[in-house]
Amino acid sequence: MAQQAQFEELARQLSAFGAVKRDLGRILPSDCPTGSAGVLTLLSRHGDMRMSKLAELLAVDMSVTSRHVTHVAERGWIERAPDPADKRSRILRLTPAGEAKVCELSRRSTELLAERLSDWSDDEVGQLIRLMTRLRASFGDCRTTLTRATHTGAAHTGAIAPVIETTTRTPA
Amino acid sequence: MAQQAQFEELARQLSAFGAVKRDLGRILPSDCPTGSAGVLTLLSRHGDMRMSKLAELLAVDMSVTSRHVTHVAERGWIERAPDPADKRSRILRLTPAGEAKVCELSRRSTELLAERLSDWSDDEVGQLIRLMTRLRASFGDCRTTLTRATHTGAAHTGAIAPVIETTTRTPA
DNA sequence: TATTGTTATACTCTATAACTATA
DNA sequence: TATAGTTATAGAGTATAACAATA
Repeated sequence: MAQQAQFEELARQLSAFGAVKRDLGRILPSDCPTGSAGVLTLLSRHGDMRMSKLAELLAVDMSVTSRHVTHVAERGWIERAPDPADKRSRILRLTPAGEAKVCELSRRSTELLAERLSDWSDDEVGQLIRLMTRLRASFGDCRTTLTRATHTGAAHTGAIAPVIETTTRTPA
Repeated sequence: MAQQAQFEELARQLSAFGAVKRDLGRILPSDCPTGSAGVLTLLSRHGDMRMSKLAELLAVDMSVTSRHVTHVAERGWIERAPDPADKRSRILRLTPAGEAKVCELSRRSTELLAERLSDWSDDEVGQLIRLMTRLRASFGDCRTTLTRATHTGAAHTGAIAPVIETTTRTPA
């Protein structure tokens, strides 16, 4: 159990962290804002899934997910196929154009991070990833995703197997 | 220099970190959204300052800062005094009511973090704070604030001295 | 009756641009 | 002419609630 002053400092860090996220958002293509990028990236990492699963991974309400999904579907980056097992549901799947977009997104964000973190060691980056992953898990977050596969270099090559399927937490 | 797969994973962590921030935002009083809380917290930590300085610490455009400041001023949590040295400028200062609000905000966020991170060690929290601070610094961020004072327990008792005054980066 | 997903509405945060007042 | 700050406007993200279709 950490100290009160630490929690206050951590809260401040979390509050100020938005600036980093905004910097990362600024390098995205103008037709692919952060919400769309999140949809594409998760579909690439976890493979085809339903709306409800995607909403869980994004940790936002399904109404929000629906809007983002509509946006990327209109641009031809994903397809919404009917679910033969449940006619209410739709299976989301990346198109080839969507996979290309994922590669572009990955390239852009990787370039920015490589530039900004040029003086970070491999171990330091790994530590930060590990602690951020754990913090999200401590907040009841199901998106602990891919920690073990971090060093494989396979993350940008297309869909990979789901890694951890823990809770069924609904964000709202 | 870290590996490409690490940067991709870090980008994903940053993207998903919004969920933690939203959780933290949900516990705020309804009349004090995150923008207002940021203003109050920074004034408490760094003491009186001008709009431009606050905008720099918040890492948002001054137009955004102006709106947040108006919001908290309307509620009597800060005062905007004329700057005798520059009639264009205004000096922002917490009122007693504002200091009380800061205590309430601190209490709420500390409680949430203490609950969520009950199984974290003191050292782990310190590591996360250190790495988040460094990441923000690597992103050209001037708000590295208070790292040394983390363990003093004085952060919630009112205004404290500014700690680090590095760059003069303008967010936009 | 409960669940999946969509849509309408509203709120917060942010940025750009135009504007006022002062340096 | 440049700077400090305000305001108007627009865009993105999110949540709640009402709704349709299906389980």
